[in-house]
Amino acid sequence: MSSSLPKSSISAEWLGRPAPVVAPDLVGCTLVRQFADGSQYRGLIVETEAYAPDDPACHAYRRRTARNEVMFGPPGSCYVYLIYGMYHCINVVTDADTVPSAVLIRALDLDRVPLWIDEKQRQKPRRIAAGPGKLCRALHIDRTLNGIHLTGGHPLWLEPRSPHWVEQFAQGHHQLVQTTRIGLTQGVEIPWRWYLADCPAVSKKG
DNA sequence: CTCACGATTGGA
DNA sequence: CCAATCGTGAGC
Repeated sequence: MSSSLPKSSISAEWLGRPAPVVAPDLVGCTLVRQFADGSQYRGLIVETEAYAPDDPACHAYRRRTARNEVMFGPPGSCYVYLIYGMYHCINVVTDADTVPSAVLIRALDLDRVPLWIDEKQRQKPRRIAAGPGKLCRALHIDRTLNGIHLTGGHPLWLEPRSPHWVEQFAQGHHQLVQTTRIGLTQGVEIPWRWYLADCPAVSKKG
């Protein structure tokens, strides 16, 4: 008889590498959201983007400010910001403490449809978390979660690739594509976006 | 202190 | 193509 141990979170040490190194490794990992009633929603990370120091597209490129403060913190911290006055974006802080860098989670493949998702969006369940703004809306992620650690002990955390996923990946069932980042005006040519080819939950192709 | 704009999205 | 919607931060 086997008892199930609690699944381990991704460690701060693993995340303490440069963002462009962590970003592709985070694809295939899982973001877990837990609510006060104990319910959980799990999303397979299928698309990421890296932002690093000396990167003109990075929010911390110019200087340390109230908004980007968390990016200067320890790896594993959660950086959430508001974009266009109506959407939130979630980042995983990476690299050594004081080195401002992070990985933007751009799309998730959810294990189930959240209760509050409207009928319109239910018609395309794989698209519910296809995009950085959409996934935060789907999992009720906002700035109240800014600064928490994603390494365990909070209502939002990261879990490593499952042995099954790793095996499938090794057998070539998943193709990880590297391209340029989306929606930027600076650093447009830097190829720091990664996504799973042929995954319906990826925000955009190309 | 002001004000143009953004790591987006959905609809015209 | 364009509007929604507001916190941020660069510049005066």
